Amino acid sequence: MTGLRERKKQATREALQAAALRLALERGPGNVRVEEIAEAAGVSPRTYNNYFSSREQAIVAAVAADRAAHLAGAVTGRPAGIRLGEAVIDAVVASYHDPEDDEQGALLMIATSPALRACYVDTVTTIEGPLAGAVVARHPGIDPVTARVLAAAVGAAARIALQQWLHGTTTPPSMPGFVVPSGSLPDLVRTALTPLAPALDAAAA
Amino acid sequence: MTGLRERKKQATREALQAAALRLALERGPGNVRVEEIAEAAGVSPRTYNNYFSSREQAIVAAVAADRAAHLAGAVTGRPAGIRLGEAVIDAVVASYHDPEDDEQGALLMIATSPALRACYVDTVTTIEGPLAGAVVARHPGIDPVTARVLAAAVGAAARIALQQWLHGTTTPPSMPGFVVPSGSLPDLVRTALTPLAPALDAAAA
DNA sequence: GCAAAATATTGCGTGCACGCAATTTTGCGT
DNA sequence: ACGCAAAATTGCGTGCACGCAATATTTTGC
Repeated sequence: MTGLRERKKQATREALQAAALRLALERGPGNVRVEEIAEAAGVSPRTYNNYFSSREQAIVAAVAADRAAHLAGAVTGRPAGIRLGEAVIDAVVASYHDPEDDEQGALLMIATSPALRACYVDTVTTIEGPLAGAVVARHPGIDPVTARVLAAAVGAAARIALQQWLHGTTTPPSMPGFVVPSGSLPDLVRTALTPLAPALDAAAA
Repeated sequence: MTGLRERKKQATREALQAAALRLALERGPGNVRVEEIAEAAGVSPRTYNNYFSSREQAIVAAVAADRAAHLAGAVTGRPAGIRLGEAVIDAVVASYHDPEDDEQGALLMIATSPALRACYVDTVTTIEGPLAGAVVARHPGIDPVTARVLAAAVGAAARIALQQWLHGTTTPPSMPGFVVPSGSLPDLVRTALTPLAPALDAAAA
């Protein structure tokens, strides 16, 4: 039974997320004060921090939750015959390849603003849970902690790909003279995830 | 050529780290104001934030840097014959098993305080660089981005192990009734890293 | 229905992070 | 030794995160 209490909480949470995202998109992420987000959602500024622990978190939360559900569905939706590594990698790459409606603009803004990027990297942890769940759904015999580890590794690899994409040219420490022109983000994601395929396939046995 | 300028900067940085760690250990991490750390290091509070972007960062930085160097050395120091997965996993497990002087107390404090834990997780990224360097040192033929991805995956797995250790009992979402008594941290780290061994070994070929 | 327990919201005070501009310190050429 | 340019330090103002206690609201037991 979903009481009125929980529904109201969810409603204000979504109102805050929506207001934060809208204001950030139309004014730029640096020109939005929490006071304004709270006012747009009809709550006090203090209440905002009962739901989100930073100014950026509300902006990022909506996108992250959306992507988590989408990714988990994509993993479970792959044909059962293919290998786990292929299924996971294809799902993640597809999630970065999809236009996915308006989400495109939001992702660009997040990638552009350093503060939003940092916050997004933190909240990528949220995706690990659903992803691990999808993995065990495909292979019930797998150990839950193994699934969590693999999900975390996938998230970390995606972060590296994002760094590569933003950096443009990669100059690894003590590896001078290496300049790699950054391609499209989905390609970078696939390249970054490929080294993890053996671990994913091995865990599925 | 190391000018006086850079040496002085490094000196104040280390002074801030040392002061922060000492004060946190003797008073508890919550009872230290940045004003006191700055005063102990002989700089203004504003200057503190020119070196560290949060109150906890100075406390964690010393430990993290120490561990980064130690871990990289441990990886390169393993005998050349054994597999990459074994070398990396043993090195990481050993780094968590070593008493390592006074570092023990600092690690316990970091694990206990939620704020310090979060900051530590953020700075684990620092270790990825040296670890990736050590990996390419062992296997020069490996792709630098692959090395970075593997290092990031190792860091993520270590984070999962730390979560398991702190949680005590693991109750994965939608997996009710599962209670796993948490063993020693090194054992948990080894368990968490083991699923990544195939990826490490495959990359070395 | 109603009182009481449980929970959410709000205001307030404190400490923190950081942009900006002024000031001091350092490095280098002459 | 001197002076100038580059860079580090500092003070200040603003917005933010959060503990705490008071208040308002929903749920529960009767």
